[in-house]
Amino acid sequence: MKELEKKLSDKQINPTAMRLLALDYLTKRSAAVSLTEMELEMDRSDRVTLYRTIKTFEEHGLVHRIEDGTGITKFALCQQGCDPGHHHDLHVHFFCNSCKETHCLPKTIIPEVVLPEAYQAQERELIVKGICAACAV
Amino acid sequence: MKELEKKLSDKQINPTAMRLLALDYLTKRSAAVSLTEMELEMDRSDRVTLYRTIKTFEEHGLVHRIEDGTGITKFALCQQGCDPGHHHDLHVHFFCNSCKETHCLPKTIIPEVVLPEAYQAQERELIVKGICAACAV
DNA sequence: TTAAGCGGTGCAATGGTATTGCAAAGTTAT
DNA sequence: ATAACTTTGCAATACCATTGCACCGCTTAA
Ligand SMILES: [Mn+2]
Ligand SMILES: [Mn+2]
Ligand SMILES: [Zn+2]
Ligand SMILES: [Zn+2]
Repeated sequence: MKELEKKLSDKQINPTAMRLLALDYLTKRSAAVSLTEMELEMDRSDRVTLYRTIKTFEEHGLVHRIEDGTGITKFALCQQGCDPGHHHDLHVHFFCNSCKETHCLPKTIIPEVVLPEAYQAQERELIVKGICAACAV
Repeated sequence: MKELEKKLSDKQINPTAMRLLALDYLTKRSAAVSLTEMELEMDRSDRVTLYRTIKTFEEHGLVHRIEDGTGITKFALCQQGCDPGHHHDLHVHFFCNSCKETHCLPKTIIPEVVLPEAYQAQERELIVKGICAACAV
């Protein structure tokens, strides 16, 4: 898996066994994932180690955090080049009310909105809830 | 406070002392509020009672829940007529990175977005983060 | 070749919020 | 006054996030 190693080193992340496993797992997932899901589906892993692994990934611009309104934080690989310390994912996230999965919609950009006088926007997050493509009949 | 009583009865909520206090508190707040804040600022109140009070308010269409991305659920009075069991607040919520307050922007409507093929939207939530009017110099 | 230094991992412990169970207190209708 | 129902308070539980600390393996400086 030289590819995975390269992805890590490109982001200045030391490619340990655990991190390669986590990256491999994330790469194969289509939906965003919570820490608890990762813990259950990847055995041979401690929750805290996963927590710190994901945190490292996030800080180095490899994954982004998604607050989908369920109260449970999810994570997904960044699409384009996000930088350490600064993400610029401005895509919509979709939460399926049927299968409860959260998907990145990288091609769906969050539109700008006009705010009341004197409000200054710095970031924005749009969650759309409904029925995902896989669940639609 | 016949006004407050009326607001409650209009929503089919039995106007108890606790509920009147909570509604009064919410009415006077400009920012959205978390359960913990309510618990601290309204003394003579049990957290669980507040929890259930808010839950009742929410179910009857009197307040709406706001997930502002902090992981802590906030609540605010509904603006227009929301119905029991079905809210139709489609306004933007603003989280101030400076004062950490969350504001409803009732006049700022969440724009529709075009989703990928076969995705069906049912609800949407937009959080804008930045500097609020009060914090802007 | 040791000894120190350091990053990474695992386990235990803590903190904070959400949620439920249950019994006491209050309210309303016979 | 009694019964039925609602509301409230306290205790307990369930999670999830986060931190502390000790251990392990590897690299580097004496
Ligand atoms: Mn995403
Ligand atoms: Mn609002
Ligand atoms: Zn689905
Ligand atoms: Zn502010």
